[in-house]
Amino acid sequence: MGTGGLSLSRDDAAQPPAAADGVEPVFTITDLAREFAVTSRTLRFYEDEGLLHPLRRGTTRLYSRGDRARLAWILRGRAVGFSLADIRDLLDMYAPGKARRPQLEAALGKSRERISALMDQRAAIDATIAELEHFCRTIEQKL
Amino acid sequence: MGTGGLSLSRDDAAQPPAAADGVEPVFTITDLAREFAVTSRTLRFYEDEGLLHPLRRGTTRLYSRGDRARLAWILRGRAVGFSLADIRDLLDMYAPGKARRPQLEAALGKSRERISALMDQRAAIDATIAELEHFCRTIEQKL
DNA sequence: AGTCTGCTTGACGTGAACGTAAAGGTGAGG
DNA sequence: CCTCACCTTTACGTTCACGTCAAGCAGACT
Repeated sequence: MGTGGLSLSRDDAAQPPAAADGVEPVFTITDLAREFAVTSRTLRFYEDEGLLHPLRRGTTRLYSRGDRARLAWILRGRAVGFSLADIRDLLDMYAPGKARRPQLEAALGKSRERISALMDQRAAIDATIAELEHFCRTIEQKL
Repeated sequence: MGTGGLSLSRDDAAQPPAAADGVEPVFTITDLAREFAVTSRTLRFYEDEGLLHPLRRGTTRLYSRGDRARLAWILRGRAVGFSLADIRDLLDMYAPGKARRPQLEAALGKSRERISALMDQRAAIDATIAELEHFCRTIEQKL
């Protein structure tokens, strides 16, 4: 009994479950919150905003590997400055394989816009890094 | 009279003044707002927050070249995700040449932290670009 | 003199992204 | 049975970065 059941007792759920015997690992909200250094409030908020859709056992949320990967995507999107609405749109584009042609073309256009904006942003970052490094060298010389 | 005086009539002030005869060019708030595609409200807000300190003629703000360069810096900082408080701190570091040693060392530390955070951010951007490009290629194949 | 345009200072409103109680359900352990 | 730790929803509060009137002054054109 100790190893197989999806017990979700505190001892089991505290660490990301090790998936004994090929069972899909399942994460609690606090598992993911700790792993990604966000609060559980944030995860519930993302669900309200349609970014995550974990399963439920009763009222308790159960996050799959897919949810975990999705969360990683969300947080990286956030890190590059996307709004949550942006992220939801991008995730929606990724997901369904809606093979209707105009949909695909729209997705292609939006993606390319994003890419070019990100390249501009990277240029701004490079310039800022360069200036800060120059500033550092100036200080180092004064010491 | 037509060419030399710093008249600031509408016709003169509408375009960034051409600085006839080595006179420092001066910009009005709408000059800079238009040039950088922000609102005048934004410029006043940045002044309230201590990011800009334009001169005054009466109550009217007069922006110098230095103010213009400073604004460019602010907006690039904003573009890379800095908060206005972050930007103010960085500008304060740059400015005075306060050659007290502990100040310099603190500035050096903060700068290096910023640099490393920016490099992380750039890595996130590169990864996102790569994924979006892959996504684009996938779509293109379906067409 | 009157009007127009642009600049000024408050002061309140807004959207995004959560924070922070409040109030309650649920299962494991003593 | 009771407590404890963790989960839930509901709902109001907060910070940031401005937007949006409101009311008024100041110089230029008619």
